[in-house]
Amino acid sequence: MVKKSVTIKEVAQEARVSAQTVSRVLNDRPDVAPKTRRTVQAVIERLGYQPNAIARSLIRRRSHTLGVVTTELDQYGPMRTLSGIEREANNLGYSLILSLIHHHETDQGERALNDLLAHQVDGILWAVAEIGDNYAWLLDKIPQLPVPLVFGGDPSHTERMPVSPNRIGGRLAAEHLLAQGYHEVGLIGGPLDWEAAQQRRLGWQDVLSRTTQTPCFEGDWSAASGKQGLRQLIEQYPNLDAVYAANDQMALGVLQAAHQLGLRVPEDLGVVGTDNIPEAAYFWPPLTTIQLHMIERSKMRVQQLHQIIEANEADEADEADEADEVNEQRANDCKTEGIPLQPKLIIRKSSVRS
Amino acid sequence: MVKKSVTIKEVAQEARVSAQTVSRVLNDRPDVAPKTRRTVQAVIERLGYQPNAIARSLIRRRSHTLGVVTTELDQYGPMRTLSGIEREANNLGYSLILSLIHHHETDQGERALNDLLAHQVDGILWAVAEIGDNYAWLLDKIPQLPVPLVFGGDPSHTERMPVSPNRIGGRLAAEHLLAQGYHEVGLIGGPLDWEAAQQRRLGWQDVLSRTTQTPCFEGDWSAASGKQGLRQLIEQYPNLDAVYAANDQMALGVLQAAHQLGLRVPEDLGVVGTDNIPEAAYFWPPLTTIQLHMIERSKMRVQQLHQIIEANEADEADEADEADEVNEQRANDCKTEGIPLQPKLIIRKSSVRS
DNA sequence: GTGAAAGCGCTAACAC
DNA sequence: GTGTTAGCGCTTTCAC
Repeated sequence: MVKKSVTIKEVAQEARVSAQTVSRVLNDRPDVAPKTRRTVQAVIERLGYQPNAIARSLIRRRSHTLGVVTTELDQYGPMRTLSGIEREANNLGYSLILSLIHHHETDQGERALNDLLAHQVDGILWAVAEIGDNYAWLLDKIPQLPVPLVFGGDPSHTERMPVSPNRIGGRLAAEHLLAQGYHEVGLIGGPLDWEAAQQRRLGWQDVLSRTTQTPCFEGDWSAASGKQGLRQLIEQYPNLDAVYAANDQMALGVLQAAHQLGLRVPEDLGVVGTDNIPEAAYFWPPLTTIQLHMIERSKMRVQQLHQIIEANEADEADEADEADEVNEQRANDCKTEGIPLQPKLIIRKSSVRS
Repeated sequence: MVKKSVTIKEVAQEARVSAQTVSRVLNDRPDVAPKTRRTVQAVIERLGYQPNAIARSLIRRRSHTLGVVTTELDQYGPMRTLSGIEREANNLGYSLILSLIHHHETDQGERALNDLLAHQVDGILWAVAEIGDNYAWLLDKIPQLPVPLVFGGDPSHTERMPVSPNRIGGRLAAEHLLAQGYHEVGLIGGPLDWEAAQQRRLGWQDVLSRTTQTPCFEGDWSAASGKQGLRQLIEQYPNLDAVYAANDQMALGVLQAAHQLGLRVPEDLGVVGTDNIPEAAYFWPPLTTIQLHMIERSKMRVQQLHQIIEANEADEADEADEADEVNEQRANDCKTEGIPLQPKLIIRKSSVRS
C-alpha cells in the first residue's frame, strides 16, 4: 500500500534518456532507435511503470472515457443496457464513468451531467428512461454541451424512427393474442408518464381499439402491480381472456394472480410479457414475450457516440467547422442500420392454446 | 457541440483577478474579500464555469474516484452489488469507474486493474466472484498496489468472518426444510469452483450429512440448470422430497421441472432458493429463500475503503508511516459491524406444507 | 487579501 | 534519433 507510483521522469533517469524519449516509446513512435527502445522498455517493465492517464488526458484533451447516466440498476432493463454499453465501450477502448440517478429529480440529472463534464468525458450516454418531461431541460442543454451526448436508454422517439420499437412490440403482442383466438385482451401497462410504457400501450391500442373494449391497468413495472392489475381487470371485465403486460415482471405477477384465481393459462387466459428476461422461459407456464434487443441497441448507441467523437476530433484537426452537419450525418448512418433490431415475438406456452 | 470549456484563466480575466483568487473562491477559502468573492462567483455563474476535475486530481493526488471491477451484469448478484456500491460511493462523494471482466481470465483482471490504476483511482472495489484460484494472483499483488483494494463481491472467506454467510445460509435452508418435515433434501448447487457455491454447499452438508443421504447436482446458476438438476436428482433419488437451490434462478427451474413432472410444491417437494430476488415472491408457488443482504454488504465495503483512503491521507500528512497497521485496524473495525447482516430465511409457500 | 512563480505527469513543437 | 522548452488547468508555496 501507499507505494508511490512511478513517473515518466524516474523511468527516464533510470534509462539515461530524456522523458521525451520514454514518451515516444510509450506511444509507439517510429523515431526511436531500436536499441534505445529496448532499454527503455526494459526499465518500464522492471519498475512496473504505468503512464498516468490523468496527466495524459490533460494534455491530449481526450480522456478516452465515456460518461453513463442511468437509473437504479434494480430492473432488468437498465441493467442490460448498461451491460451492452460497457461491452461496446470496452471494445472501442473507452473507460466508463458511471453516474446513477436515484430519484428521478431534475437536479440529480444536472448533478450527474456536471460531474461527468468535470471529469472531462469524451462523450455521454444518457440511459435514463424518458419520464414525463424529464428530457426537456436536457434537450435544451445539449447544444451548449462541450461533448456529444447520445440517448442510450430504451428505444423511444428519440431514435427518430418512424415508429417506436416499443409501439411495434405492443402491436405484435396484441396481434398474436388475437390470432390465437383470444377476444378480450387487457393491458397491464407501465406508468403512463414513461415514454416506453406509453408507446407499448399505443401499439396495443393500434390493434385492439377497433375490435374490442380496451381494458387497461396502469402498473409500476413490479410483479406486485401485475398481480394487482389482473385481479382488478378480471373484476371489471369478467370476459377478459388475455393480457399483454408491458414487462415480464408484471407478467409474472399476472401468472401468480391467475393461479390464485383458478384461471388456467393459457386455456382461460393468454399472457404475453415484454423484455424476454432470462427467467421468462422458466415461468409457469413459460412466458410468451417481446424481445426488444436492448443490449444490441445500446451497443449501437456507443458506436454512434464513438463516431461522433472521432468526427469532431478529425474536424478540429482540419480546422473545418461543419462538425454539426457531419455529426448529423454519422448519426443517421447509424440509425439506418437499425433493421435487424426489429422487436421480435417469442412464442411460448402462456399464449398458445394447444 | 464542440463548444470549448471555460478555464479558470478566462474566469480570472473576466473578473479582473488572478487565477489564484478564483481558485480560492472555488475551494471556499476564507481569505477572500467578500466583495471579490461575489464578483468572482457571478462570473463563474455567467460563464457556466466548471472546474476541470482532471487537472485538479493531477495536482491534488486525489481523484475522488473509485474503481469497480466486476463480472457481467446479467446476474442479479453482481448487479445488486454494483447498485449498492454506487449508492454509497455517491454518498461519500466519489465517482465510479467501471471495469467489467468478461471471460474470467486472469489477464482480463490484470487489464482491468491497470486501467483503473492508470486513471488514478483512489481505491478499488474488487467485486468479481471468487472462482477457482482467480484471487491468487491478486492477493500477491495487493501489497504492491499504490492504492487500497477491498473485496466487494459476494461474502466469502475474504471477509475473514468465522463462518461465511453463504455457509450459514446453506445451514438455514437445510434446517428449515428438515423442520418442515422433509426427509431427503437435495442440493442444486452453483459451479463448485465458485467459492460462494462451495460455501452454500458446505452449509447444507453441515446439517444433512449425518441424517440423510446427500443428493447433489452441480448447476451453473441458470434456471435451465435448475430444471435439469431436479430431473436428474429425482431419477437418482426417487425419495427426494426437498431441494435447496444455491440461487433463485435455479430454484425457478426446479419449480418448472416439478410442475412438468407432476410434483406438487410444497406437498410433494419443498423448495428453498437463495438471494431473494424481487421476483421470488411471485413465483408459483412463492419461493422460500435466503436473503444475503448483498446491497448492504457492498455499501459497507465502500465505507471501509473510504476509511482506509482517508486514513492513508491523514497519515501522509502526519509524515507518519504506520499506514498499513492503521489500515488493518480500520478494516477490522468495519468487519465487526457485520452483525446485522446475518443471512435471513424468508419463508414462503414453496417450503411450507400447510 | 491578493498575485507571481513553480510544478503535478505528461506530450507537442521545435531544435540539434 | 534525441533533448530542450513550453504548457495542458489547476493549486500550492511564498511574497507583497
